[in-house]
Amino acid sequence: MLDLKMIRQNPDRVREALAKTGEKAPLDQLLKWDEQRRALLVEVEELKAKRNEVSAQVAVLKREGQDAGSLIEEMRFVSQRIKDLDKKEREVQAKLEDALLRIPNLPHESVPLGESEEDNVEIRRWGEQTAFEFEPLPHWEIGVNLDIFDFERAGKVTGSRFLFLKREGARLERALINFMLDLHVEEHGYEEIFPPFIVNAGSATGTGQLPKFAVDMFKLENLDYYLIPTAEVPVTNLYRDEILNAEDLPIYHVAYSACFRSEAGSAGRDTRGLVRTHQFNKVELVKFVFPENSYQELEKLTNNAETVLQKLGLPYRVTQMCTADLGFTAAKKYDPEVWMPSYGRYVEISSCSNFEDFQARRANIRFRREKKSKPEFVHTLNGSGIAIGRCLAAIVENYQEADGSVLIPEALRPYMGGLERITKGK
RNA sequence: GGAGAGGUGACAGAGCGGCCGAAUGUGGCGGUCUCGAAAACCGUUGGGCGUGUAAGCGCCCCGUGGGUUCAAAUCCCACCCUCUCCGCCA
Repeated sequence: MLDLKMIRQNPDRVREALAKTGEKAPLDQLLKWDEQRRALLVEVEELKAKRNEVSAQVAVLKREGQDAGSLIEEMRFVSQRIKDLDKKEREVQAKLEDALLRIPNLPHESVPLGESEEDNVEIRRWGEQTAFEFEPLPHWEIGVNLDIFDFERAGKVTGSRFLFLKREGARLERALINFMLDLHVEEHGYEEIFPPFIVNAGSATGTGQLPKFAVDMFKLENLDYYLIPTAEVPVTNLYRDEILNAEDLPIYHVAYSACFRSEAGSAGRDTRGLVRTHQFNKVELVKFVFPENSYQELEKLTNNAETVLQKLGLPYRVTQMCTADLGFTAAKKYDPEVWMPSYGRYVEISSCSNFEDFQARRANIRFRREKKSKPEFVHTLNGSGIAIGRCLAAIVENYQEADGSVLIPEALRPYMGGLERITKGK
């Protein structure tokens, strides 16, 4: 959420910045409501001041046993007027609030201008695109051949875009989760969190899923609860409506969670394999930092995600999102993309964003610099560190051998009981 | 799911429908004392919104949302959450 006062004072600057994102927002309407609301406030508050004053007089008169009938009579009228104005103010306030919650974040000045994802900028590459001396197979074929993925039965048991992992596949998934958690905790200084996988509407609003993107989430029937699309939601909302101490900052959290996405609107895309599923696992990095450090923290966060890929020996590149591809909440975003042989291109496997105070304002997460200073909003960041499902797919594809077996990256072997290779079982 | 108790400021804990944004204690901050510290003593100590160049002024906030009343932390209604007991249960 943007700062309403800031919008009020720099409407043109906001308009200009929003134009770069390609998003259109009803700024004029919003400013009109804002003005309306403030006019109502001035009027109603004056009346309330009057009421408070007279009520005090009534109290004095009654205490002294005198008659206050005429004052009470007069106030009866004023009170009704206050009630009407209050109601009107609440209505305008609600519209204002809703409009404000639907305006996207503004891009940071360092974000390249662009009109679509075509204009994203490659920042760096690591590793060589894997070369094969045989015809490589896509992961869904390798996995089915090895009997470590089962899509068909998942279709029966649940539906499309779900899968069973079996045997070494299941264990590899688990190994990846543990490997990543250990790495970020032990080497990157994150504190581990195991969050709820279901959140309420307040939390979903805090991180920006609601009100605009409700259809992307699974909602529990008859409840104001949602399956989380990412651990970002519960972990960021950990400190909702809190004022943190300066000495507690920066806070780094790492959390494993399952993620659930309706994938509304992506019918027909990535229908095979485990690139796009309704449920996947992810290890997520979340930071709460001083505003003045957030861009430096974003670089570190991105590097932390990249380290995972490096340790797994997976070729990747990092792209920076242009103004048109930042999404709703980010001010700046890098996407590490892994080399996926079956796609013949790099595929997004992480997404590292600085939200500045956009989420903090929604979720009301603040901090105090000094014991006596005014609370300020923290800056929040997060990034996948990294998506497990896509990572498993990338490993299977990049580490496949001519005989159909899959080599296990060395970093994972301790988590696989020393196993070096997945071969077809009995 | 059934029965009961309760939600007040950083924490503990008072609070008759009017003088309560809220006693008191602890903690925090500032100071006196001290070579320094502790103790003691004195002072101070929430958030939001609006208005104003500013100092300031005003409004709102006692789980949340409504209602009654000239006036509500105090009365009424609904919801949420916590705790205890019973039942069920990984």
